[in-house]
Amino acid sequence: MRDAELTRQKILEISADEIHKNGFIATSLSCILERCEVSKGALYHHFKNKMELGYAVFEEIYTPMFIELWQPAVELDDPIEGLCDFFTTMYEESSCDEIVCGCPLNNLCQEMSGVDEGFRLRILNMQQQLNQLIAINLQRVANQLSDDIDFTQVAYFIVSTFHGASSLNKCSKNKDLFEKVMKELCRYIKSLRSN
Amino acid sequence: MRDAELTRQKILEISADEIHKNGFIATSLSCILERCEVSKGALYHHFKNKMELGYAVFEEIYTPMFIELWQPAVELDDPIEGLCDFFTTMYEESSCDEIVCGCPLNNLCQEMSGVDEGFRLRILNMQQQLNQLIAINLQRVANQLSDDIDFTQVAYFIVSTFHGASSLNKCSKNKDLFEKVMKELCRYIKSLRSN
DNA sequence: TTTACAACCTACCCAACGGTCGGTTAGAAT
DNA sequence: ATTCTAACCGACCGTTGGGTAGGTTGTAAA
Repeated sequence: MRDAELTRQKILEISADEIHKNGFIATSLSCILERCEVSKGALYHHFKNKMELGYAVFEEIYTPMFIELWQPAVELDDPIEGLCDFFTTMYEESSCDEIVCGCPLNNLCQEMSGVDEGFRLRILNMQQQLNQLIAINLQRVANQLSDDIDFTQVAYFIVSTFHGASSLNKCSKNKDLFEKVMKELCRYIKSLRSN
Repeated sequence: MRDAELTRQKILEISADEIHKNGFIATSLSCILERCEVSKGALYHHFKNKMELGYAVFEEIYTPMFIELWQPAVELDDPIEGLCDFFTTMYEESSCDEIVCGCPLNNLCQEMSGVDEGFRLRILNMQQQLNQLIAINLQRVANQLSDDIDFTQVAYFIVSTFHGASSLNKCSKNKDLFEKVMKELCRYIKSLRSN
């Protein structure tokens, strides 16, 4: 057989890229087809429709990408330093174009939550996973932190700020404002320490 | 004459509402026309095209709405308290539907910044106005705050968090997570005080 | 009363979209 | 060698979008 799995994977990866750049709705199948050098028939052989393609991209590309991105930062011995380094690296080493595209999770959350329930639930699930990841690892070092910390609350706060910053960056189109917010976020995170 | 200004205003207001609910691109003119009980000819008499209608909505509806929303909170004698009350009121008194629609500025920032330069610049301008509004009023009470505060940085941080929270709220579809983030935001804002 | 023009209406246009369907082809199984 | 089916092709469809053009109507001014 012609390698079906490879075709499927190619479609997924290019779709992920296009969706990241243009959003889900604005991404046209014909554009994906062109980049993949694959016919519409092939695409519809592998995916029931555009929505199912979107779900597959979310589950098979974005979700693991996300875990891989955040987990190492937060599972270090010192998650406080880990997160700060993570955010600092983000604005220091990411290209402007990358940052301008924003965080795929935040993008889809913004675009699709109100439109499609399937997307909404998948996104919510990812948000909660991410939140747990952060909350649990902060709790792990609770003895170093102030007493009155609500870990879940703090975790949502951190992610919200990060997403807000990535949104802000879209209209500023340069890293300066993003950097400012990330710096203040680090200041905040470090202030969680008790001393 | 049939009241042209009234027609124009009606189109603007209903468009603002639709754009708030569906985003700019997903908002169809035919839907606006139906709700306005106005013909396509009338709309195109008042606005050159969809984009110009969008700009007009942003400038004539969203911008003043925004200023009116934030200014009172921040121009109180105590802007720290003002902001906290503002955020608290937001999750206590807004209906769930309202919150789910998100902040129009953040929505458009997310959706249109990468697509249309005209929108991007208008949004950026509004972001900067909002930032100045907050930064200046924090600076006004600088003597009550810690010494090492970068007011612009803090202002962007606050707005980013707020926008991130309103985004988070879209996929959660209930106020709980939004409330968490707002509470932590208040905690943060109050921590800017020197003692 | 006539004129003139802003205000408005309606039928139409074209492009792009997601999706379908009948057909073809590669290649594993028998 | 034959058969069978997953994999793939591409022309076509209906719908909807923004936008246009040519005609009609209301009303203030002359």
